[in-house]
Order: sequence, then structure tokens, then C-alpha cells
Amino acid sequence: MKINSSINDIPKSYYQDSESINVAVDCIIWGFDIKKEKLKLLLIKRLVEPLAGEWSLVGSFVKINEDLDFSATRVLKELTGLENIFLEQLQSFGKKDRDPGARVISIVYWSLIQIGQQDEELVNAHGANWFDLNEVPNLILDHKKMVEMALLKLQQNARYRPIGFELLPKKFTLPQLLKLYQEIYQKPLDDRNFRKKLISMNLLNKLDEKDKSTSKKGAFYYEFDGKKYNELVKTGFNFSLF
Amino acid sequence: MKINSSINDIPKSYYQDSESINVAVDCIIWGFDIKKEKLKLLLIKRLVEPLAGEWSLVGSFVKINEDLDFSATRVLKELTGLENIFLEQLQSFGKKDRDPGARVISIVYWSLIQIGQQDEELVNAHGANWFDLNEVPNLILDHKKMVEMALLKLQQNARYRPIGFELLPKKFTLPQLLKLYQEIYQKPLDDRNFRKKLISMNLLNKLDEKDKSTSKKGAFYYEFDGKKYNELVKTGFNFSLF
DNA sequence: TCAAAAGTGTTGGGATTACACCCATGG
DNA sequence: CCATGGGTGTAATCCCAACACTTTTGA
Repeated sequence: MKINSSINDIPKSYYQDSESINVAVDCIIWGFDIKKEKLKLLLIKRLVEPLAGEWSLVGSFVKINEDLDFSATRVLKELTGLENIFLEQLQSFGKKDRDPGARVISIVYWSLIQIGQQDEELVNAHGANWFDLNEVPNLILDHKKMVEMALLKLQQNARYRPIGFELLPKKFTLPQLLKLYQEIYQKPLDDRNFRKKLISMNLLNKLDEKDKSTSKKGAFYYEFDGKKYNELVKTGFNFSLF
Repeated sequence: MKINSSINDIPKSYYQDSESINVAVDCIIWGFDIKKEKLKLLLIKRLVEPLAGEWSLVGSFVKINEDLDFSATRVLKELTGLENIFLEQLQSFGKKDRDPGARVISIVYWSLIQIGQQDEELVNAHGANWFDLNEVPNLILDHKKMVEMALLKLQQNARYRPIGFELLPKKFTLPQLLKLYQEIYQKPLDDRNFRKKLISMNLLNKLDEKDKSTSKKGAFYYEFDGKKYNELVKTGFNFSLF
């Protein structure tokens, strides 16, 4: 690829033609409440006008000198204190009148975190709250649509990639994992087939320890083994549920 | 959803914080050369500085008063003269230094057209050319990456949605359809299983007419039946190959 | 001892894969 | 008549879905 031009050679006219636009990132944050066995969304009570006091995805304008992906990372960190977590781009939303305050194109990201890991003080300072998927309040602008798309994306991705584990603590039980997937797909799944499938994939390490908090018998803890997964992928393995 | 605020109530300060950015759309245009049995990409020779003369996806800045999707529609129409064709959003590309001329966030769309339908004069005026997937030239900026992602997206989508037909004329033969999918997946597919699968889906109408251009025996033409497909979807049917 | 959750196997049907030969016809 | 591409069927295997009872143990 030949890129001889330096920035000084470039006539300004081409870029001057463009009408620049406010660009925002908004961030879908999924969590799994392991006690209540519910998939949850982290939403903030918007503090700034317009629409102050309404529920909203957390977001920010993209700064002129930061990578787009970094904006999303920053937004997530500013709200939760967390870094190095699962975060991917979802879709851009760009109807010209989607925001009554100005022309804003929003690029939506989605992330998966473990409830409990986030910085509670930060989260409270933003007036944020976890909402059950079935109890999402009215959201500003087109944020409802964003949530709907994010759920679809989560469902599609969780089928073919081992991302469910991002929502669980390092140690989890099979009943917890099952509940998680039932929440993601919003439907019951067959207990025995689910266990069989997961265990046959050879991605989980069974620990000696049991979780006795939910039953007298107790359920064995498992860990997802990322190394094993990477090895398997090299040999052509594809994670796939159902 | 409560949106009492009118645009006049809104303090400007919130939006004044934002640093606005050039936003472009770039468009992946797939076509299938039915004679040569090759999947192709339509690329333009960039006419404007910087990087004039280099190969590029076709694109444009998003205008302040047009919907994002409309920008993509416009770009496609300006190059090909075509409207009402398959066009969906792929991904945004937003590294801060991806364009040496200015901070530009590019939102990439992908489209499927039938080679031959486009307006040749327009296409030539843009210095555009069809390139075999295996003979894509060097492209400006991060356009190569965009093409790679678009191929992945095409592969993923063609598995679960009957979009291959967008690349073929209304009447096509099963050998042509097979060749198309072999090109999309860049690998040979089993002839008999492919036919069986497609025909068993009940989406194709067999015509009486034959295409005699490629063999003495001739191959029967088929048509994709969109109505049948929609009916089937209502009853829970899912298009799925392999 | 019993309630409540954890754990365990088998079977039948449907789908996918692999595979090789005959058909039709124009030149 | 023959070369060329079009068209066809079957068998083996794998995967998925359906389904019910036993185990453990704290209270």
C-alpha cells in the first residue's frame, strides 16, 4: 500500500467539505445476579439536561483525540471502575433527529461484567441501578431499541462463543450456568442435555469444592479453562450450544 | 417515555462539551460474476486528494441533515444508480489516526447487487472496477480490514438468511447457486447435498426454461420465492445451510 | 425422615455427510 | 458417438431432543 502523502501535503478542501457531527458512545452493560438468578442491565439516571432524571444507557461523547474503542473503555471505567472486560461494538445509531438536542450519531458497545466487581461508590455517584431484563424502565431517545439489539446480539454470540463465563465469577456451579443461559434465551433449557453438552466440550475444570448455599447436597464448583479452549480452537473446535 | 423537553428548553452547554468529528460512510459492494463464477468487489479509484489514484471503497461524508442509513443509500446510488437493494450496516472504524488527513470515523455498510444492473456510465465516471475476491489490490487506510470483516459478515449471514439470491438474477440455475456459495465460503460444497437441502426448503420455484449456455443438456432455471419464504418464517421456519 | 436441589443414561428420529453413476444433447 | 456438464439416491453416522428417577444432607 502506497501512502506517500504526509499530512502537510494534503489539501484541506476535501475535509472542509465535511460537516462534522457529534459522536457519542453508549454502553450496554450486562450482569448476572447470581442470587436472584436474573440477567440484569446497568442503567444510569441521567444527571445532565436534556432529559435529566430519565433512565439511560451510560455514554459519553467521543473525544477528538481518542480511539473510538477507547471511548467505550473509558465510559465503562468511569462508571464501574472496571478495565479489561468483555467489550465489543454493537451498532451505530444515526437517525438525524434521534436526539432533540443536536445531531448526534451514537455508536453502541456491549459489555459483560460480573456483578459485584464494580466500584459501588462510582456506580452510586452516577445514580446507576441494575434492572431485571423484564423490568427495564422507559429509556431516553432510542436506547430501548439499543437494548433490544443488544439482547439479540448476546443471544447470537452466547451460542457460538464461550462468553457466558464473563458474567459469572471464576468459580460457578452447573445449575448457575444453566440458569444464566435460561435467562439469556428467556426460556427453559433441558438440564441433562445442557450438562452433557458443556461437560463433553472439555472446557470446564471440576473443582473439589462445593457451593452449599443453595442446597443441602451442594453443587460442585467448576472453572472455565481458557487455555484449554484456545488449544481446542486451534484444532478446529467450535463452541456451540443447541 | 416522557420527553417533555422541546429543543428550546435545552441548555446548549451539554452539547457544547462535545468535539464534533467528521463522520463518513464507506460501502462494501458485493457482486457475483455469473459468467466467470467469481465473487467480486466493486472498488473505486479515488479521485480526490489525499491518496488520489489509490483503490478504495466508495464512500462519502455523512451530511448533517441526513440519516446515517440514508448516507449509505446515497453513496450506493451515486456510484451505481441503484436503489432498493440489500444494504446493511457492518461496523464503525474509529482509530484516531486511521485517516492521515483528519479525524474521521467511518461507518461501513455492505451491500449485495446483481452485476449488470448498475449504471455503467456512472460506474466508469468514478473509475470503478470489479475485483475478484482473491485479487483485491492494495486499499487505502483501513479498507482492507473492512473488506475482511465484510467477507466474514457475508459468510455468517448467508448461512442463516436467504441473501445469496440478492447476488443472482431473478432466474438462476442450481449449478450457478452452488458456485455462488462456493465462492462465498471459498471452499467446495457437495453438489448433491446442496441441491437436496435447497430443494427441501421449498423456497425455489422450478421453471420450465433451461439455461443452455453452459452445457448441451442445459440446466433448469429456478426462482427464489420471497412470498413462500415469508410464509414459512411465520410458521417458525429458519433458513439454514450446512 | 423428609424436603429440596444435584446429579445421572438411554433411546429414537432427524439431519448431515460421504459417495458414484446415468442422462441429455450439441457438435 | 462422445464429451460435457446436469441430475439423481442410499447408507452410515452424528447430534439433538425427550424423558424420570436416585442421591445427598441439613434441618
